[in-house]
Amino acid sequence: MSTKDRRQRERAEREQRFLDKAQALIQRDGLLSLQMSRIAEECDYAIGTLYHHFASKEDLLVALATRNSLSRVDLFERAARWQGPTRERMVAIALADLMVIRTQPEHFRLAQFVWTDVVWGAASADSRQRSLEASAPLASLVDGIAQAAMAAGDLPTDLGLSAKALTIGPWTLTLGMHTLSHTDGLFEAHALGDPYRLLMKHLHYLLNGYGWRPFFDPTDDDALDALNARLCRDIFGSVCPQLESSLPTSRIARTAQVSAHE
Amino acid sequence: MSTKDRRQRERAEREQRFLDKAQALIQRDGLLSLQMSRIAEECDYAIGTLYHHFASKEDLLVALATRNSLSRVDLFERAARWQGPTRERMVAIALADLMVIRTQPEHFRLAQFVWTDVVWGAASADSRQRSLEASAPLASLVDGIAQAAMAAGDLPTDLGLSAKALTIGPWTLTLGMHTLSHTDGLFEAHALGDPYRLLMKHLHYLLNGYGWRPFFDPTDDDALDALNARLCRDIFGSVCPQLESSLPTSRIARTAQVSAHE
DNA sequence: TCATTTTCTGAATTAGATTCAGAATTTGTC
DNA sequence: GACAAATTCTGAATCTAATTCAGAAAATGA
Repeated sequence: MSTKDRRQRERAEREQRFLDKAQALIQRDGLLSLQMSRIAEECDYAIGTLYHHFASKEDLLVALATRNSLSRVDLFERAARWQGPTRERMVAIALADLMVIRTQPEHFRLAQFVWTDVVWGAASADSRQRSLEASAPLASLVDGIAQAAMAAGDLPTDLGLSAKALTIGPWTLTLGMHTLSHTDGLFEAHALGDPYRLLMKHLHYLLNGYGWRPFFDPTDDDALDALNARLCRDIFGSVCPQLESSLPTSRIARTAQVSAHE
Repeated sequence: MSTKDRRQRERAEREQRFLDKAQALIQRDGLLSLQMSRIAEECDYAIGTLYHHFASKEDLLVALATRNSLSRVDLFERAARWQGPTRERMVAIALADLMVIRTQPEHFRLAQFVWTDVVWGAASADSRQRSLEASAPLASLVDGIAQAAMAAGDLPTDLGLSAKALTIGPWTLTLGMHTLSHTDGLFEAHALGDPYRLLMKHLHYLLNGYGWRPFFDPTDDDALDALNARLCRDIFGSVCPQLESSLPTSRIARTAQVSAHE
């Protein structure tokens, strides 16, 4: 059966190459202009071959988003396994998320698009299933932190929320902030400063609300920066993603600039 | 100039009719299968005429989402103007949002889709601008509640957050929960119960975290239900949207059932 | 070597958004 | 009311891209 194995492996490798190329094309030209034919062409395969791997464009996008979310497992694991206060581990998860967003904003844009009724509903049940399953490891890492916190007495156990239900809070907060901050123009229009500095503050207030010890006072910007910097250094061995007080040039604005140069 | 006025009015009316029809078609067949030609046809106009109103399909969708958000102003105003504790007014805003979602889930699906990079980026700068401006009245109603709370001493003024920055918190929490709950399969897969009951709990923990008085203990489900019921009755004169503990059949599951019957 | 099965191919089909040259209507002027 | 200019409407034609599928090519196996 080794021949069969080899073919299977080659097929899987090709699938990854398709996804790699799709990723690259999205990065280069944006999600909007992604074409199935282009992906196939640039991989030197016929379109039909691409369609043997992905039943539709939506399926390909879901598969790509799924793979992207897996790429986060490593960072999340470091945060979850770190031997520090449970609350700081939870904050580190948010920081990990933030690092990914800062380095690869397309990941979020794609995820957002994929979770849309239109795309999610058009994808095959299989892809959807696989995608949901892929989120399980990430979710259980985060849930584990909440469980540890409850076990350690850092977090009340009588909140009326299971560990899983509790982590939905930070998750939705983060997700919502990503969404708002990627809606070009909104933060600029309201002069709200860096969305992710804001996110970290709200996250601390939320954790305080749960009674997750030790309490942290997010009033002090410098203390917040110091905490983030320490966690990034100790856990990820990297510099903290900058939380500017002024928002960097938005993507659409940048795109417009690029177009203007052409 | 009355002739010119009349034409202007007629044009505006026609635009509304186009949007009405688009809305109806989305409601009936889903966003996925919305066709420009169908909208025009069902309004007894040529496609070209439709394109005199909306430069592209994306533009039409943004316009529709914008109009939808305006339809919420009435409910938000009732919540904001209600003469009750500031904290309850803020909770009522979330309930208003929830009522809209429960009665017209398509509104959220559309908004989610529109805020997507792909659609938002493809819409004209004009539409985007108009859409952002439309959110201003809603935002300032909510901000007003936070300001009132600070003025009344219900909410600390030294949180390091302006009223506007503070309301972003509940907003993102709500938005994120909507997104998660509309990603079919997720809540079912994790057995988390009703997403909106969960939302209300997390919202209370967040408000507690800000120190927004009077504190509320979301542990007690019955108390939570009672609060919601009272607010809905007193402010909106309506029954509270049910917060089931078990999730109602998801949309995709329902769609599948419908298909199965055909 | 040859029949069978599996995989690959890309021209052809299809779906739908968008355009635009002309038709129809309105406005303004005498 | 008649006519020319300006405005608005029309929908067949165009265009873009996703998707299909009949046949070509390659792999398998006897």
